[in-house]
Amino acid sequence: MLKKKIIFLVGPTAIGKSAIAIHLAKKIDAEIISCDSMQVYSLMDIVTSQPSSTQRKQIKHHLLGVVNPIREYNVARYRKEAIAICDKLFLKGKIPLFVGGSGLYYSVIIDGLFPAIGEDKSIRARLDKELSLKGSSCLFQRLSKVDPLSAKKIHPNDSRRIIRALEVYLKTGLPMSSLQKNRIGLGSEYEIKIFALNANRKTIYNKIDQRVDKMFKTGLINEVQGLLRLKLSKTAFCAIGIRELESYFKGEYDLDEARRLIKRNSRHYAKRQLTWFKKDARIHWVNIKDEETPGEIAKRIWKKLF
RNA sequence: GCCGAGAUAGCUCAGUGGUAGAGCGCGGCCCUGAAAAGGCCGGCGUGGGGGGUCCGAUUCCCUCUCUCGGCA
Repeated sequence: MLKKKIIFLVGPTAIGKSAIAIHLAKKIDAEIISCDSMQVYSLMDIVTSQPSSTQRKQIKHHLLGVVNPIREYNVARYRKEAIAICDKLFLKGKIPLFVGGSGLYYSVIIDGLFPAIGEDKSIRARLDKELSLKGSSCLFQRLSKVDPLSAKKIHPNDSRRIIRALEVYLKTGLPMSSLQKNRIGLGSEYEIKIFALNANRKTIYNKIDQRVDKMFKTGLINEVQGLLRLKLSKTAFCAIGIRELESYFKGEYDLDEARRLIKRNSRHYAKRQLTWFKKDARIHWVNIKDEETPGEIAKRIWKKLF
């Protein structure tokens, strides 16, 4: 029996995924499921560069602007919601086209998430306190005793991951490393095609600069000012642009500096995204040329689909 | 034109008679419930050009070029 197809279009920030995705979706009768940890939030259209309303009218988009930014969001929720949408699309006879740049999010769809517990606020608060009192090496030693395999993988300075691994152990009594072996994703059930866009580093960085300038022109400052009046969740607050403008509002530096930092942090982000994608051997790379239009690129991808 | 200061990494600069560092930038990497987050690694260099002293010069001397101050 022929497996059903799921398509992923990933790539670094600002490279032009959204426009290409719409051309592609039209050709194959797909609907788009956003694969972006920040575009799920509402009220953050400009700072997260969500597809425009005209774009969204052309093709149905899912998981865009659906979470209030005062709420936390995470991979587990994303996985659950995205898979539910996927199932619905298959019933309608549509192809799911995942589009976005969050490496962990797409991998969790394809490869699955190990069955574990979510965040436990009280355990974390306790571990956080221990971290600030005794430092990460103390936590790391504890982890080495209860879960040596995880300790081997996690760097002693990476307190975030040490805490998570300890949290899993304290809550389940099992080392996280053994739970992680249990992972089932959609990859076994469906035919998965992953396309990653890439271009010269310089081209990507130019696109980032242009996008950031455009964000400022279209009302970034007002949007972020409004967001800062809310009590943003720790996850929503992480969107590039918020921290940088908050410091500007506090008078720590001028607007040019804020703009420079937003550009720089976006460059670093794009680099990390590419590192993530590069190690995924399943990816079909699509190197885009400077003069190519979104329609032409979509056509190239389409040809590789069958 | 004269006087002074300087010319070292992509940028701003430190330092030394035994071929060089720091911050930022940049490059590479890791990643399972915060992932646009978090963490790790890497100096990426004809030391302005040319001569001299010295076993040895980026460092000392001479000269040229350029830059920045000050005086005209």
